Amino acid sequence: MNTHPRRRRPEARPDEILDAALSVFVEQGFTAARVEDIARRAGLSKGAVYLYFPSKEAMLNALVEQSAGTLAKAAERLVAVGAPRDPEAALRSVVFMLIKAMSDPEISAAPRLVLTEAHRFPDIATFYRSHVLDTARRAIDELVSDGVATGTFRAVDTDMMMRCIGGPCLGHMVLASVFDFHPQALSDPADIADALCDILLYGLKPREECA
Amino acid sequence: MNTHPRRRRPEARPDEILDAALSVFVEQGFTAARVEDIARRAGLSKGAVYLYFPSKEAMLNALVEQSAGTLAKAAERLVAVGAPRDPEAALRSVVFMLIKAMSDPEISAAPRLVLTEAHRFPDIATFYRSHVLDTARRAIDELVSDGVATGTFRAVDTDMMMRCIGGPCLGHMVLASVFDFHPQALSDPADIADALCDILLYGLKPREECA
DNA sequence: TGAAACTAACTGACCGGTCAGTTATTAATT
DNA sequence: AATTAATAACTGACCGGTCAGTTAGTTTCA
Repeated sequence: MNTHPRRRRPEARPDEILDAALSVFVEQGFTAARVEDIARRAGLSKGAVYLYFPSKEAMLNALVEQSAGTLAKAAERLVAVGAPRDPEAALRSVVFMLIKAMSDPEISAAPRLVLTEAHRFPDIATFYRSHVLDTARRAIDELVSDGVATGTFRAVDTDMMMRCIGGPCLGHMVLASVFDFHPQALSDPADIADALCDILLYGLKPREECA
Repeated sequence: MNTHPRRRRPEARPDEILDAALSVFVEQGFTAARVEDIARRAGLSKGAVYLYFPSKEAMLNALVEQSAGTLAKAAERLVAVGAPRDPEAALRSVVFMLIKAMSDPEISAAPRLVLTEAHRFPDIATFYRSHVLDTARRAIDELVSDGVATGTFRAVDTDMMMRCIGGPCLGHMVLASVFDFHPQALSDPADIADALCDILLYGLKPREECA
């Protein structure tokens, strides 16, 4: 996939291979994915990928380690920056960021891969739990406690919050990428995020009796 | 796996094989699952399972068709029975039912399998969309409109509701069965469902300014 | 020229699916 | 009731294709 296919670029190879591996893994699943296909998509022969990775599984691990945590860390940063002053805005920015990420097949590819394969690879599950889930949990913890401190939120359980924020985003990803379900009205991530935060913040109950 | 192993029970075989297939598929993933393992777990030889199913993929399809829709139909029934009188109670019963189901590895096995494999088998995705998602969507549609009619809920978008109710349940399932994440405090499905409904109904905002 | 990068041909294990043959059960016959 | 015939259920060895990983040889470039 280069203008000069025979040109040597060993420094760039590992990432090129991982890019190709991610897309093939996501399309076929790890077991059904063929190393030959990964190689061809990266513009190499099969043998060449074994110059950079000792095994197919090593690619999977490298892939997960490389991509894991970027979303959670982004959320953590958004919270750290915004929550102390304006927890509601911080919540909205986090949800928007997540929904946007889950709407983008390229960005959600790695999380999707983890979702489908982690169960069979305990190392990946453990890695994800300590690098992603823990980070997310900390971010939510801070978000909630800042919100409670400023009187923006009432006190709610952190693990419950994780399910309430992460769940709908996960659901959105699954609906979109597994079932190809894209409701006509809500195609703009910003609208989805807004509607989601609206329910999250104000609940389903009517608020007419309030000011 | 019977007291009298050599006893003929052909009527029961297909279900026995499907039970075994489900557990092996969930453990290994469809591609990595070996028909030999399914057969042994069902107490047969590999050849025998081909007397009942023409292929490995046929087992997967039968499995999905057999199990799909039971949860969604249960939710639909709960709504139909409860929502016209007491939409809030109906919501709570649906959420409780779902959380309980997702907490039970045996019940959530089939949905988990669909979650991980549907992407590679378009027929399964289509089947699930028309038999499960549509049913769920109808149920939520009725729940919301009943709630709005009785003044229990404010008007919210159906697809958004689907993500708000289904998302956290899906998230709960993923946390539990993919990442083996079981927070100490919230181990009782009833508590989780209650806390979830609490946020769903009343939102994160404090309600002190109200009666 | 020599080393690094790469290719293509190859190997061997694995597994879905088949099938000739075996065993359990039932039916027919005496 | 005992013997035989017929059939349904099942087994396990086998075949053919696939694919992760290897290697011998080729190309690229300093």
